[in-house]
Amino acid sequence: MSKAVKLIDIAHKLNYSVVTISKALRDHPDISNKTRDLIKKVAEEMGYSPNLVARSLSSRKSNIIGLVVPKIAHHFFGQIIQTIYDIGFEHNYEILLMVSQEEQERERKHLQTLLAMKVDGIIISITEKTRDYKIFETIKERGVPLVFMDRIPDMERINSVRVTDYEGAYNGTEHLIRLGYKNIGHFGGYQDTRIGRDRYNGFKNAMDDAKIPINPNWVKFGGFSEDDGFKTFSKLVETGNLPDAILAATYPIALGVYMAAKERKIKIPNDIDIICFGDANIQRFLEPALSCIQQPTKIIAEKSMEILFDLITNPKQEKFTSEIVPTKLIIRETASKCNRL
Amino acid sequence: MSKAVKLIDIAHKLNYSVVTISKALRDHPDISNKTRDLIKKVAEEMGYSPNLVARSLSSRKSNIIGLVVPKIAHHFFGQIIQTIYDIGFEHNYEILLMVSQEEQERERKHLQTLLAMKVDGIIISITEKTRDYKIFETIKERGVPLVFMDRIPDMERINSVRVTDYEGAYNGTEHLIRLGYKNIGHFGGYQDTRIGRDRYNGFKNAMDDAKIPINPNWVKFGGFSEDDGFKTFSKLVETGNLPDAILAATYPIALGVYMAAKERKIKIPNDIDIICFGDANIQRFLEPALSCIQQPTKIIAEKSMEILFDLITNPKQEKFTSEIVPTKLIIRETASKCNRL
DNA sequence: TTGTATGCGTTATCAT
DNA sequence: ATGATAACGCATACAA
Repeated sequence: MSKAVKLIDIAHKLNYSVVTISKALRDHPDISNKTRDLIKKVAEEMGYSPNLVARSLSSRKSNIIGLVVPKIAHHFFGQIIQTIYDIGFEHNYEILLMVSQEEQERERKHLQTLLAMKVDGIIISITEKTRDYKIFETIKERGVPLVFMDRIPDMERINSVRVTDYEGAYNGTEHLIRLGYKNIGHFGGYQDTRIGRDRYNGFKNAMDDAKIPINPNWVKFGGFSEDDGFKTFSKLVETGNLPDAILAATYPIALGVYMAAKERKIKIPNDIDIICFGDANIQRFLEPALSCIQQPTKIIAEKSMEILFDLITNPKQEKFTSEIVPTKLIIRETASKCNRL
Repeated sequence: MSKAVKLIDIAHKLNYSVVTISKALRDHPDISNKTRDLIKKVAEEMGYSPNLVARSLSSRKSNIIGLVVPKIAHHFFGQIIQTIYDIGFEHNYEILLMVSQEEQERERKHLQTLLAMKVDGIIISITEKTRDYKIFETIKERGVPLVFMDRIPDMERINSVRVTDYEGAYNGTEHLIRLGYKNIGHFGGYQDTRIGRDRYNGFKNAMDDAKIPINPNWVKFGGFSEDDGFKTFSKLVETGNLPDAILAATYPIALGVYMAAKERKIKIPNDIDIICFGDANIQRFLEPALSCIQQPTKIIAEKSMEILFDLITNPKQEKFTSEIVPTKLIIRETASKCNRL
């Protein structure tokens, strides 16, 4: 069991002070090239690696970015996490990932921990149930850079990156209408969340603009999970009155509908058609291949990191950035022709 | 921009020493109940939360577990990560996730960083290309608890959790043979990795035991990704000589085969049949539903954490634990009947 | 160019 | 039961 090499060990060996060693290893201009090279060489030989905990405490900089997401084993967040990790790695930042599991209290604890760990910045996609924004105010007061991603709270003066939720839903609905559908339902998010409202409003306005009445029995608000989609659709089946097509607010919801439909021998897209937000790549191998309103995960992640790095680099600025990334309609086997014509 | 409350702030307010505050907040028996309650109350009111960086440095305990995986946007690892996060959360441990992207050098850097961050323990699933085990020896020497998971190096005296790779491959192959297949191929991992060898040997011995000769043109060793599966299958198609069924070493490989097959209008399972390691849940919605040798992700994650916690709690023990978790054959639409009968 | 003194916020040790 | 002092390993400001 060998101990870790410290600055002082190198200092003793070379008869330099700890400070000189510290500076040399960090390429501080104070130190001459010759001394620096010697010190680096010896440090390498001795297997030195800095104690990042001590460095954090002393420098008040952790080189850690906190990332809070509601779920991880979902394609959308998986992709985003992957990209953020890669960008972090390129910039010598560690990513501290926290998974809130769609629970507000857990999210709050995670944020508290990130503050206590003195991370340099935070990127968060809030849970579908987050209503209390006090913790976000605390973070702002502490001066910790904060960027909201995709799931944005109803707050002023924040940094955020999201997609064109309204337009995406509008376009998706309009597409269904153009195919010839009139009996269209929407499985959406809670209406006291921004994303839930934006997507519903896109749906609603597309219907209104086409002068098609909305049947409230076919509009359901709730969670974003597979389970939610499964239950919502199952209940709808039991009413005996199904729409001809559904606009689902997330890919997991659509998957839940697939599951429930398979169980009840309801054929997609013949008995009921569907399109959803989010592209999982694998969707083209589903039976039938699931069409979607694609959200560009890579761009979302990149923009978020870009904004965050800017905030970290220039801390005192009083500006707030709000990026909105366009969505794209991807048509596969569902929502490709009207099953009622 | 408000500053964080420190121990000394509470100390000043209550006319106690910093030490007393510190002890009280950690329920140290030195402090009387009355004092403790008072201090806790005031700390709460003042919004105190400990600086975990300082605590780590002082106590030489970080309450952080490092987790290194080759990929994240894959179902198998996604599930495992999720479970490990949940268990960590329950035990008041943070999980520091690192993604090696199947690159040995990146993996080494990540491990170095985890050491530098003074994590309390490490769980790792090594890359498909990891051949140099020096860094693992370093970790052992440092006395940092280390558990290998699923992807295990060829080393003695390590803690590990893996599945019955050999038996799983044997059973899967045997199943194909029982269906009536004779022309069976294997898309496997590199043969200088343990998991690659174990799965190939399972395949080989099943074939040998059934006295079916192996056609070496149908046995391909390489990476575990979708891309690998896609390329391997595409090349095989070009030889004009396909097997009747394939045992794929991973789910992504099988997915790659699906993609290549779709592109070339080759029908699964009629033209070629397939079964793979790993169950992605969504596999039953693929066309055709993909059968598999299921690896119980939750159990793997749980056992790994269990072993790690034991190592953290009892540091000095010189024993090594090696858990082997059974796999299970899940038959869906592929590998359900012989396409050559 | 190099070194000294001090501090980061907490915990451990040992007195009182 | 409570507190003074040192230590954790490093970085910053300032001195030489």
